[in-house]
Amino acid sequence: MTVEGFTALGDPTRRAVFERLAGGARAVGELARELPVSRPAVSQHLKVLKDAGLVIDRPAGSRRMYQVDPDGVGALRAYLDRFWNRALVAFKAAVEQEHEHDDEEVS
Amino acid sequence: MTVEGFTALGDPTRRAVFERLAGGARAVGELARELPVSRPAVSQHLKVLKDAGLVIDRPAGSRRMYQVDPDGVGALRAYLDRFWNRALVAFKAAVEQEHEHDDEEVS
DNA sequence: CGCGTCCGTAAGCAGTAACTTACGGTAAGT
DNA sequence: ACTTACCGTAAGTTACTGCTTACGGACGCG
Repeated sequence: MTVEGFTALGDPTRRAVFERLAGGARAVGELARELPVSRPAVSQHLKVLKDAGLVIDRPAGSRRMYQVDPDGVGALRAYLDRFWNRALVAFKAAVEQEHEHDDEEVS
Repeated sequence: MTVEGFTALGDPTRRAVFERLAGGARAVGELARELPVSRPAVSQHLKVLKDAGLVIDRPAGSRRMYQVDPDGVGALRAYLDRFWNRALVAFKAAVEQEHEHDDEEVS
């Protein structure tokens, strides 16, 4: 659920859509006009982003507004945080392991 | 450069490789044995992860060790942080905007 | 009610990305 | 030196994915 967000943000066009949503809520056609793809394409991308839990949509009259879901982004952030910490520990361990041989020059 | 990491982590198999690297340095064949794909496939995935700056490789005798690069993960983390903050601001603004109408029921 | 706008979905197509097998090259062990 | 283990790359196939055009439904306005 949470990790599928990476699959969603994997596509460049989808990231472009997502980034324009960071400023606030936008309509579908509004986004499509600023992008080099058709409106249906944007609609499909938004569906993927929605299924990944990264955006929320809400009807606004005849249009439909999309905005970033902070919770979804937070989930990805948490995922990376775990890896970042674990990687740091393993990294330091590897460095110290290497320094048991003494002769090393680091900045 | 930094954002291409999402494209790299977009593939499920590549995430599986990446996650096994979180615990520490591993060899290519070692990873391949734990995964449902061939060794060359793992090798190709590692190349993508390396180009994205997410892993570092180092020769160890006849083998080649790969490990997570904390800097690469940190870059993705920073990217998400920016969006998380911006999204939060926009989100709160949208909520307050909606509360100017008064008659709303929230938990 | 008719018309224009806004949107989602279906269908079809073309590009690409992930995987396999096959090969060559390096390092260690006997 | 021969053999074995480990790895990267090339070539080819298959499956997926991102895009477009076409269609149909919901909403608002005259």
